[in-house]
Amino acid sequence: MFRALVVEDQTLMRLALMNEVQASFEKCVVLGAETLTIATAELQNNHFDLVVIDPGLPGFDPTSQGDRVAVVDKIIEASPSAIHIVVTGSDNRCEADGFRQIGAAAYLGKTGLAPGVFSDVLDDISTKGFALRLSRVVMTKPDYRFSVLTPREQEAIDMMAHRAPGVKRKEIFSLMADRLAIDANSAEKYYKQARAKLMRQGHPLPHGL
Amino acid sequence: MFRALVVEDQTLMRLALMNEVQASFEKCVVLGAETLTIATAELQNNHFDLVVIDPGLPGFDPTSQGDRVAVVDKIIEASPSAIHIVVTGSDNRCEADGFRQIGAAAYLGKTGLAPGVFSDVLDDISTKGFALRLSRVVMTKPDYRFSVLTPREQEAIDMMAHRAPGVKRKEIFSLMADRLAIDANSAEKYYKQARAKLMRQGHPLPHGL
DNA sequence: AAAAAAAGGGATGACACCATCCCTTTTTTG
DNA sequence: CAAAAAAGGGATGGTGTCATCCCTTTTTTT
Repeated sequence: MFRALVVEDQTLMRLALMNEVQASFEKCVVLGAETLTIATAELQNNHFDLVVIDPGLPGFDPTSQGDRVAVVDKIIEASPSAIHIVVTGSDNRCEADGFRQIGAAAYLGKTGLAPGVFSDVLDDISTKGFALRLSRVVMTKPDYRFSVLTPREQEAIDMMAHRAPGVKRKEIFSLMADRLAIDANSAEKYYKQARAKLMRQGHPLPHGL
Repeated sequence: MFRALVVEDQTLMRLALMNEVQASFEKCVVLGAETLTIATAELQNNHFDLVVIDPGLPGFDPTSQGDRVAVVDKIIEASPSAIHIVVTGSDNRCEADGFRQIGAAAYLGKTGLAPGVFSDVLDDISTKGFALRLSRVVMTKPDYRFSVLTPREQEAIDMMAHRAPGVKRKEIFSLMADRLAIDANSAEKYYKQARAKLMRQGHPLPHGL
């Protein structure tokens, strides 16, 4: 059984990261720790295959480079056989190099760290040995979330709203079909159903229909 | 239709906050903006009932108090009729007072901001006019997440694992029943089913069974 | 010893979502 | 104009979770 540990003080972010880990492994157990104290206690008693670390933990100065390195270093030494991924809001290439030298397998900025990226990072680690994803702004339009839509329908609207100009809807349906491992016709159906729901309720549709 | 906007650059956090907003309102539309540029564009063209803001946005100095206030102030002025909630990782009481003076209805620290807290905050706002939740460490044990469990089963394990010493299981079942608006017998069933699943797969159970 | 709590399971219907295949009409594009 | 794309809908079976009610046996309290 694959075992992972996520060390992050911000609850919503910790849960989101735990979700990402779960989405990347068929069957697994993921533990979440809010503090370094809890994390080290777990690392002493159990084995882990993967540890995700945000160095900005309570009790440490987030602006002190020494504190940040100390946190990561302590965790790496307590779980030498695990893969270690550093996730931070205030990322920079210099710090990435530092963490790489002490044994981290990946360094990720929180901005732009979207659902699904985590799996790609794990692929990069197993092929190239190290993964680097610095924060970068990617959105040009807002994301829409409608409570009346099912996840599939929401996904369909999402992808269509982010369609590049000139791209045909058919192409989006194919892309969606690939990503969700379903038929393109089904993808088209979800989009149409979602659109119909929104129209029926008089919603101002996101630009691009 | 209730309309909300979440302004936060960290994607996973933005999605989590959008989820929280959705969970607090039966039917609603929630928009997510990664940058102040996107946010202001939306605020100009549409009406919003609720705006959630993280002042630490790309293009601004997160350590500069002036920048942080400028971001929030610009958004509040662009949507004077909306409720404004400030969410930040680096929270302190002083900044909370400052944001309150310029019109924010709530100030929340990200640490300790767990699923469900958002609803409580909204209640506080409508009754007391202002809500303050500074970051604080609350966990003493790690959270466990098992991919084999359904959400209900996971919830049951979660609550039972965090049972205070001396508290009877029956009491936890009642509490769970209240929180999920189900029968206590059903809550008990979920727990037993979850426990059985984990045992069957030879999982080391979280302390407290 | 009696009573309560806990452990362990079986069976059930309701319901939402997933995924598919089918159909017609209108609009846009080549 | 002809062909492709898009819009709009109806019907279908499968599946997983939710929520409930029922049962027995073992352990712990009182």
